[in-house]
This record gives sequence, C-alpha cells and structure tokens, in this order.
Amino acid sequence: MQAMLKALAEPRRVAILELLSGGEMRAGAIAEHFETTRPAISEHLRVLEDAGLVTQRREGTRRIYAVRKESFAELRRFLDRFWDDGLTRLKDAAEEEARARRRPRPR
Amino acid sequence: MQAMLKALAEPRRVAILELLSGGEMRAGAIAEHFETTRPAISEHLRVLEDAGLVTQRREGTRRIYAVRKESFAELRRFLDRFWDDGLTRLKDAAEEEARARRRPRPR
DNA sequence: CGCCTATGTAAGCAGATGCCTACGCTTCTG
DNA sequence: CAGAAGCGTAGGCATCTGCTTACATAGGCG
Repeated sequence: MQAMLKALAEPRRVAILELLSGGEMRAGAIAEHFETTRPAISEHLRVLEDAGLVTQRREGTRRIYAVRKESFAELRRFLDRFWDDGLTRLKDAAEEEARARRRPRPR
Repeated sequence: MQAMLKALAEPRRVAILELLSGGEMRAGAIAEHFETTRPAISEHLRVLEDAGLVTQRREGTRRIYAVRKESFAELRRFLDRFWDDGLTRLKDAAEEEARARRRPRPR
C-alpha cells in the first residue's frame, strides 16, 4: 500500500496514469507524450507496475501497459480509514460527480 | 493535490494520520508515539498541514492537530478519475449508506 | 544469419528529503 | 520579570530519486 502512495507521489507517474486511463498503450507511445526521455518513462512504468497500479503484457517486441483498476479500489478502502463519516461525504461526492457527468461544463 | 499525494508517500506521515484518526492530539503527544525525535515529527506535521491533510490550532503554548477530513474526499474524487466504473460503485455505496442513515446516528 | 525496432538496464550526477543537534520564539506561572 | 514548558526553525549530513547517456536484450523481417 505504501508502495502505491509512493508511486503516486511523482507528478509524472500520475500523468502516465491519466494517459492510461484512456486505454492501454505501449511504452513508446507513452513516452512520446512527455518531454523527457524514454528510459525515464521506462523507470516510471516499472515503479507503477511494482506498486500494482498498472499491468503489463508483451506483444511481440512491444510492451502494453494498462491501469490496474482494482488498485484504486484498494486505495479507496485504505484512505477511508482516516475518515470516520466518510460514507456521508461519499454520497455527496457521488451525486456531485453524477451531476457533473450529465453536463459537460458544470461550473 | 499532488502535495497531498507526496505527503502520503512517507510512511511516518501515514502513521501520524492513523494516530490522528482517533481524535485530535497535540504535537508533543504525537511525537511520543514514535522512536524518532520531536523536530522530525514537527516537520512531518508541517508537510501534512501544507498539503491540507491536517489542521492546526493553538491552545496556549500547545498546538493541536486534527485530520482534515474533506481532504480525503478530494483525494477520493481525484483517484476515481482513473477508475472508469468507479463512479457507479461510488453511487451505489452512497445510496446504500443514505438508506442506512435515515435512522439516527450514534455519536 | 544480419539488421532494425521496441524497450529495459546500468552508471553517474544533481536535486530533493528525512533525520539529528542546537537554538529561537511564545505563552504560562510564580 | 525570570524561568520553564511546548514547539517550530536552521544548518548539516546521509540517503533517495529522477534524469541523462550509453549499452544490452529480444523479437521481427529480409
């Protein structure tokens, strides 16, 4: 769990997850979205995978990465321990998000 | 938001939040729960406060810290962006809890 | 095979970070 | 006011971490 939190501490890794939330991608394609070098992204992907936040599969010479969604459920459960009336606010958040979904520009 | 994630990357700070989830505490009392020195804890508390994860108030010469619960709601909303069916589950959990809450809640 | 493509790995460097000791600043208390 | 109590701050050090430039590895293709 701490590995997940450490992995999320790096903005670049969060950006990678945002990219992957749109669907799986291969390593090179991910790297092209950033100003940094490919090896740097490769390192980040390894950290994300070790933390269980992404999964990886090989396809020939390519490596396809995808968000491991269950990990976010685990994170949710973990964070709720610090939040005694969390379920009340959970409701609020859900309804607000649901409204935001229905309208493209809520604010 | 990234500040919150960075703050949570440190195990000691998570431990402090766990302590505070049981109720507010003064700085010295928090430090006594760890093997490390008081200034180290003071630093951690500053990081947690800057990140918005805890609040602080003064009481004479003492400083009382408490978890800022809304921050965990913010974290939840943030993390749900990576979890495409997260909103569905969020909504289900909220509605279930809303039904349970129609009865008076203990305090 | 020989070479190209797609990626991970290694070594080294610079900046960030956590911890420690020493010290400074408020707020009580007598 | 003087001293103590309760905490934050400063400076220094060791470690961690992310980035870059080579280099290694593995599969695909002629």
